[in-house]
Amino acid sequence: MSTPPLPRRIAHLDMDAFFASVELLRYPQLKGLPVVIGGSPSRNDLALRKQYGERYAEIPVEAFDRLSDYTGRGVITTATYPARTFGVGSAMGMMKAARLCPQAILLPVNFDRYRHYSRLFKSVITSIAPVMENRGVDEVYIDFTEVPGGQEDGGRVLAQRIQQAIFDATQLTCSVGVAPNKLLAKMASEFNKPNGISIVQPEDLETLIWPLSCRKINGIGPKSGAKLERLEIRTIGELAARDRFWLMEQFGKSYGSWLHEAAWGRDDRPVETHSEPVSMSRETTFERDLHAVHDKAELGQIFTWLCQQVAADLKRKGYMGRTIGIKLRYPDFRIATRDHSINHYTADPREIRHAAGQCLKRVDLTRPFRLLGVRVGNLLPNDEALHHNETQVLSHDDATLPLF
DNA sequence: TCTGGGGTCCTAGGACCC
DNA sequence: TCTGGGGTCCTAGGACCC
Repeated sequence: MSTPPLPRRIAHLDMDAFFASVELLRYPQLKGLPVVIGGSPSRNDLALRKQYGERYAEIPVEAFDRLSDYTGRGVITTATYPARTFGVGSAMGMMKAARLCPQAILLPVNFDRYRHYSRLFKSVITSIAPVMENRGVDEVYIDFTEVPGGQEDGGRVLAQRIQQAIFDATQLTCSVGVAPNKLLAKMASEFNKPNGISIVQPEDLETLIWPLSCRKINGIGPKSGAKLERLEIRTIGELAARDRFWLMEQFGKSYGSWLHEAAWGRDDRPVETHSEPVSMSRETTFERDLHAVHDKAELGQIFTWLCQQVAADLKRKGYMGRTIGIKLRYPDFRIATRDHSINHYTADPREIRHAAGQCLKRVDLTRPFRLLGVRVGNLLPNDEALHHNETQVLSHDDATLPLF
């Protein structure tokens, strides 16, 4: 005797203003104020660190940097809700944000701290609901289907339990959406921010989803959004009303039929608990545009450093790769990439630099550029990579360095 | 108002092999 | 001499996401 399968209940959990909230844990004096996170430590940050050490809560509000003090090319990664009321939001250039809210307090990013809290809240989740998919540092999908409480009140009971457990462990709040699939859960988690829960059932499609802008669908970005608008499709309901084959003509077979499925709230992607990295990269935007000839020495140092960083990342995480590539961004924001595959796996900084250097020779270096990046792709875990290297017959033209 | 850094996936043409 | 498809890998660019 088998019982009928339970209806799928998928949650999307999103930490509220994650980076900023983590900072407020140690700077409680900034609660309720407009605060933005972005950039690297300033001279003032370093001075405060020196003066106050670990006594973060004692730093007077007046001593922090203001957004109006910033002069670089950075963007905002997170803004507290008070800052958002000024129109400041993540991914906004800091110079623009400074005009909107010059008095906002500016804190540098602290990835190590965010990673620590990320691990913490995720381990709380998996101790309650084991089937969890990572979507970056501050959000996850969770399969509620088989978890006790996961079907109660559409998933609200379990969502509340998880929210409470995360708060008890971290003092951080999150927003949760529970729906029949990932696509709808992702939209649902936006409905009730911050510290909210929202439940979407299949029959809510027309009332809750169709009135929303197409841009609310995860996978419709600025380009597709603009194209849809040109076709006079603004809401998800308007998208759902269009013929699937017409959409396929406009957007291509694959993306067009996906658009149609998404508008109808259909998505059968599973919650994936494991994933292997495909590539690792390091890139940096210079303080000013640099030129290959005029700024040769500076660029050489940056280039070497990027290669060393990627190599260190690979080694730390236990991976090797066999496709090495570079990326340039020109002042007009156009991007050029070049890559080259070799016949063995490597995580060696000199070998990466050599191969990346060959790639650099194939790109336009007559114009200045603002960003340089180095990437290693086609990754394998160390043991598999080494096994491949031992069994692979070397062909003469692929090796970028003599082996001996 | 000029736009970070780290990723994934898709497309499309060409090489090359069967 | 001219003409096939299918499959896979490589490369460059682009859209999108957090």
